[in-house]
Amino acid sequence: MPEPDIHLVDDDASTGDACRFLLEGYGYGVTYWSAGTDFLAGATLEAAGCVILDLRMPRMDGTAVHAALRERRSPLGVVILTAHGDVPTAVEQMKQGAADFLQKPVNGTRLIAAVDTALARSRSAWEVRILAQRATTLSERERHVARLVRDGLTNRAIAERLHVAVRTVEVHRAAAMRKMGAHSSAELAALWQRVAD
Amino acid sequence: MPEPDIHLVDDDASTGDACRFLLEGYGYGVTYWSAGTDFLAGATLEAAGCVILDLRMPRMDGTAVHAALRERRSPLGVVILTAHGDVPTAVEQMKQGAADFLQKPVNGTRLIAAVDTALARSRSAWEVRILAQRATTLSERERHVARLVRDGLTNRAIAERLHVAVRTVEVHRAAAMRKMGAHSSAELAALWQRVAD
DNA sequence: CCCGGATATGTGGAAAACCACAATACCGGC
DNA sequence: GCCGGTATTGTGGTTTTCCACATATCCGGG
Repeated sequence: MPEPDIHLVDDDASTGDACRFLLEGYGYGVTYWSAGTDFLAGATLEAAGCVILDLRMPRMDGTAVHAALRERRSPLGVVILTAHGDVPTAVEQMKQGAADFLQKPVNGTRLIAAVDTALARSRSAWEVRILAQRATTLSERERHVARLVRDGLTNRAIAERLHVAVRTVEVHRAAAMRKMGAHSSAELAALWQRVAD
Repeated sequence: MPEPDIHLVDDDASTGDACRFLLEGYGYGVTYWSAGTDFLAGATLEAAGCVILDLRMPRMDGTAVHAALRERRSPLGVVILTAHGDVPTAVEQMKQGAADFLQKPVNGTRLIAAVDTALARSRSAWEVRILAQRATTLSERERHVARLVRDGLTNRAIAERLHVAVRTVEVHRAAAMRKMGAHSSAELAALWQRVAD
């Protein structure tokens, strides 16, 4: 993986350096961005990883960057840093999926724990994102069959429900498996469960 | 379902009444408890539903009640109310799974939205809890086979990996299906994916 | 000792999954 | 018109799933 594990977005370079020093001491690779716009324009948002966002930044604040990541369905895990946080903002960011919301001065142990949580979540989100993308390649019919396979119905039962021949169900099922990268119905069921229609 | 949808735990009866009035206006059944200890001792914690907890209470505060619910793996969704909240507490409660953390005086629309979110999550958590309980009835061997089924391996491949006969794998798989309430391998795979080893 | 649960295995057979090869029809894009 | 995708269906055959019936061993609890 050529991308670094951690992105650090903070207009204050001294805070940025302190955090980078701490994280690099733990073996993480860190890329520093002084503005959210630069980060969004320059980073690979489709990769798994973690981004530490400072809440208050001049041109684009941390909540706006976080919102942009969500809009683009980026799997990057988010940790918010702030010198002056208020409860509604903290709660909202957590509800939007931030792994943590830390106040400055930052406690090193907490920051590392938050980053680890964000990275773990990001790995899982990355996998689910891949699966979700594959799911978009399925036709409506194939999706319906995949759903019923997930629910444990036999081809015959599915055929009766959809008023088609068993062979037709087999064809749709095979196509769904191929597109999702599954090698058996059981695997398709598990993958579909993961995507969660 | 004999249990009410919503539990309201607040030592201040006037706030309690206001919230109850609002919620009952939306058709929710509400049970009021003036203390966390009463709620924990008297409510059915294994049911799906929502509990609105006031943060500051004399004998047992809202965070302690929430912690008790988590320790007992209750599927009840949690909404925290507080007159004086601080950022670290808010963030911690959200990390512990609270659906929302609202400051008093409570905005009715927000409260209803929070309750709806908590209820939806609770339903799903209830289902997963049932599955997790069933999973505890599986032997180690059965669990291992279920995991490999979830990964899409054939009985033959599993047998080779475990150095046993195919027939043995079938027996374990059948037992796992029976205990999990699945009627096919595909269904077992999906259910196991949901429990997530 | 008996019983239940866990683990292991064999035999024989039905049901289900999986699919190559083949065909038809419709739609949209080049 | 040709091509690719979607939807539908048939034939014939192999592989896999599922399981009744049966057997054996070990362990713990009543």
